[in-house]
Amino acid sequence: MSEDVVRALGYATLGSRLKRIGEILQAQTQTVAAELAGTDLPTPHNPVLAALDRQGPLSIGDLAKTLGQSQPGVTRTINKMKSDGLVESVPSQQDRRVTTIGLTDKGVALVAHLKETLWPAITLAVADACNSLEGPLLDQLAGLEDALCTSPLSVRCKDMPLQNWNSLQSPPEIER
Amino acid sequence: MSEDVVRALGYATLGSRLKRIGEILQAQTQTVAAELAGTDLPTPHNPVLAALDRQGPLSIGDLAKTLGQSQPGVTRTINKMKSDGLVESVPSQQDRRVTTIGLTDKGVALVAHLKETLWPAITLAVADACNSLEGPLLDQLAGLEDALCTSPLSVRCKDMPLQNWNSLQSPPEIER
DNA sequence: TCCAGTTACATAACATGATATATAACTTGT
DNA sequence: ACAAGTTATATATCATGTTATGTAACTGGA
Repeated sequence: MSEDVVRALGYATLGSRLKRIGEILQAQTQTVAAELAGTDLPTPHNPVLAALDRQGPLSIGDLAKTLGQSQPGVTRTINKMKSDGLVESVPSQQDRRVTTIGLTDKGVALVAHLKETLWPAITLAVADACNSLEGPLLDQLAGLEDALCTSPLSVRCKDMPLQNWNSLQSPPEIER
Repeated sequence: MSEDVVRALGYATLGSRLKRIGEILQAQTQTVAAELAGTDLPTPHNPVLAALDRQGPLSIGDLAKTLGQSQPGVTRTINKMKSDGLVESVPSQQDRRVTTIGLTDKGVALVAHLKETLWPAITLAVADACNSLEGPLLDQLAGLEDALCTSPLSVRCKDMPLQNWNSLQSPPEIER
C-alpha cells in the first residue's frame, strides 16, 4: 500500500487534512440526505437554513458572519436557494442597500422535515464516529478518518434510534 | 455579535467546520510561504512535492492514493506544476498508459529550500497553535480556530527557533 | 448642502475539490 | 488471436470556497 503523505506530515499539512475530512463528511451527508430525507439539498445549504431558522431573517452580511464565510460565497448560495424557492429577499426600508433574507413557506417546511430526519441522524452518526476519539488533535483526526472509512455515516444512521432535534441542540442565542 | 451557527451546531455541521478551518490554515500558510520562503507556491502543491521527495517518482494514480485525492484533481495539479517546471513526466516503458511523475532539478532545489524554511516553520507554528488543545474533538477545533484568529501562523513563526526539518519528521516508508 | 469616506451587496475571475465519462493500453479467457 | 473486461489517464463539467473590484446607498464634517 502507499503511504498517506498528508497524514504522515502531521501539522505541516493539517489544512489539507481538515479539508479532506470535511469533504468526506459532506459527501457522506449528501448520501444520507438522499436516502433518509429524500432530498437533494446540497450539504452546504443546511447551515444556511439552520441559521435563518435559529435567528430569523438576516441580511447577506450578517449571514456571512454567522456562517463564517465570505460575503460573495453567501450571495451565490442564497441566489441558488432563491431559485430553489427556499428563501426570499425583502429589500430593507431603512437602508436600501440591505436585502433581508428569510425562509419561504417551502423553506420553513423543509427545515421542519430536516429537523425530523437528516439533522438528528447526522448529528448522531457523526457523534458515533467520534465517540471513541481521544487524545491529541492529530490522533483524533486519524481516528475519525478511519471510522468514516470503515463505516460511513449512511451505515451508522441505520443503527441509530429516532431522536428529537431540539433535544440535541443548545438553544440559539437570539440577537436583537 | 452574531452567533457562529456552524460552531453552534456541532456534529451536524462538522464537515463545513473542518473545511472552514482547513481553508484558514491554507490561507495563513500561503502568507508564511511568501514572507518566510519567498515563494508563491500554492499551498496544496506542498504535499505533492513532499510525496515525490519521500517516495521518489510516482504515477498519477499512486500520487492520488498517496495524497488521498481524486485522480483528476492530481492530474490538474501536476499539469500546473509541470508548467512551473517543478515536475516532469516520463512515459513508462512497461505500460504505456502510465506516466511517471518525478521532480525536476528545480523541484529538488525547491524542496531543499522548503525543508529549511516553510515546512519546519509551519510545523512548529501549527503545533504551537495546537499546544494547549485537549478534550473532545469539537472543543479542540474551537480552540484551534480561536488560536488561529488570535495569533495567525505568520505571527507564530516569528517567535519560533530555527529547526531542522528532518528532526521533525518520522522517516518515510519507502515502498518497493 | 455637498464632498469624501464607508458600507452593503453584486459581479468577475480564480483555485481547488469533486464526479462522470472518453480513450487508449493492458489482461484474460476461450 | 481476439473479444470482453479492466485499468490509467485525460478531459469536461460542476460545486463551493476565495479575493478583488464595481456600484449604489448611506453618513458625517466643512
